[in-house]
Amino acid sequence: MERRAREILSVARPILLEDGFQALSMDRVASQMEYAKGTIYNHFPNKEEIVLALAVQGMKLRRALFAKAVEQPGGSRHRLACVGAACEFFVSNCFDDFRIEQLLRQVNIWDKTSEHRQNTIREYETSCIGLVSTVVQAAVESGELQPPPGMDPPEIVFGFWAICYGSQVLAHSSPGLKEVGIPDFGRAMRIHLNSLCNGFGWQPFMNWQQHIELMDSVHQQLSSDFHQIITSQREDQ
Amino acid sequence: MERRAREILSVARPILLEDGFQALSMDRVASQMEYAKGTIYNHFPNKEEIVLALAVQGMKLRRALFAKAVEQPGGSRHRLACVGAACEFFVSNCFDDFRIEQLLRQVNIWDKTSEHRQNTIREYETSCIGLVSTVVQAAVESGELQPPPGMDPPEIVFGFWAICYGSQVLAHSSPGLKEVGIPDFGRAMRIHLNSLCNGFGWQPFMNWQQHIELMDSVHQQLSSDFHQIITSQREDQ
DNA sequence: GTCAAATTATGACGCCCCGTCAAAAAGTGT
DNA sequence: ACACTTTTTGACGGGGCGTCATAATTTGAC
Repeated sequence: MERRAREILSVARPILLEDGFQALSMDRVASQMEYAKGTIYNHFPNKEEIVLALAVQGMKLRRALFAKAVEQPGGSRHRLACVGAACEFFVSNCFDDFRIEQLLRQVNIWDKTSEHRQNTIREYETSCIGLVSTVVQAAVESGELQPPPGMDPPEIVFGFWAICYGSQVLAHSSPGLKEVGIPDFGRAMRIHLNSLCNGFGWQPFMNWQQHIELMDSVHQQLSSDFHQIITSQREDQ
Repeated sequence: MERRAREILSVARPILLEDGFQALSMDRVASQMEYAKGTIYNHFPNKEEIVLALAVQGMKLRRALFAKAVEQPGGSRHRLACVGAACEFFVSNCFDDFRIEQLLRQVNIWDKTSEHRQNTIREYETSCIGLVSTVVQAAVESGELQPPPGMDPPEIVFGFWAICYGSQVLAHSSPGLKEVGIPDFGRAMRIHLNSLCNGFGWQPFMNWQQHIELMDSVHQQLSSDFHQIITSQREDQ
């Protein structure tokens, strides 16, 4: 990506994250740079395309975290826990990128943006699902998991994806979660992910306490790797 | 609600659903009625408030469906299946309202709207969680479910909520789901919900086939009740 | 039926945003 | 120094937001 485009993105990102999609306007981006509005339009045909470009950066980072998680040694369930840790880490440490990902599922970004960048996003998403699917696949091959007949690894992944995504979105968009009796959604999410594994008979069986201990240890193990990935990605673009 | 406000909402609803939040403008609503823009502003201070008012209608409907589901006789797991059926029914038959609910978690509706209507929304949400929690509570009291220590019914509900919400949002916002190996997300969602129950040891244990049969029969049983609720609610407002 | 007071409706206005495009500026090669 | 190409500029038309002085309508007292 050209230097100019990167400059534009670095100006647009804080606007988007501090004041939301509505507040991101070409005029505002232009006025915060040494360029006029027309110049911005030479690089991005509309603000949706800027958002998409920012999302590409975020999803690249997410995939790198997933790749690191998946390549960990150990049993399939341990490796799945590593992916879970990557998800939690991404939301905690790259909350910006998480929110931009969410934007993609909300606003009508897709109508106005280039097919090329859309495909890039789709490829990252497919790639992430694929990475997690390899863990499920390994579990099936090693006999640790016997999925329901006719249920392929990606469909298993879908469940974990839904719990992670659903939990995090609900938690960050329902202010009164504590008041309705859900004081610690992160703990609840971990327990549900573990219960779903148990429900599929994924070996070795773990009770909620073992799983939470596993998650904590996995977090510690991967923390420095993850942080390194973040910094190296930030340098790239 | 006054007659005028209802008129405005009935004009705004199709605009919102056909052309999205961006396209909903006070000018456009006004031009489609026999009133001027200023009159619209006498009833709703901004378009966000209109969206919130539409969401109230939808959530009222959702809660009515949940109430009907929860009051069904039978074991706790059967009753939970009824709630699941209500969720599926809501998305299928009130897709409009489902999409408006989603808007609430996306756009910055909350900054610009009245606290009163916000509270109404929150109350409906709390009420829905509460209804489902009663089923979980009944399961605990009857001994069909032994939740992890320190995990209250709402936290259990949170997992099912996350799967339902997450699955449906992901499915409706990731066009290429089939291409990545998830041909029938509805079936996958049911299987995951069932596996989560099994993972908590919720009795009676069901395999995926028993659960899907249960869901189908529950749908048939409740279909006419649900349709009746829809029509009676539509008359109200 | 009349009229003044209260309520409600109107739409022009100022401000901001989008995306365009002709004109200006800067850069390039000879 | 000059012609040609590339890049930048910002004014412009179209449109949305929210306001508010003015106009129309309703109300109710006599």
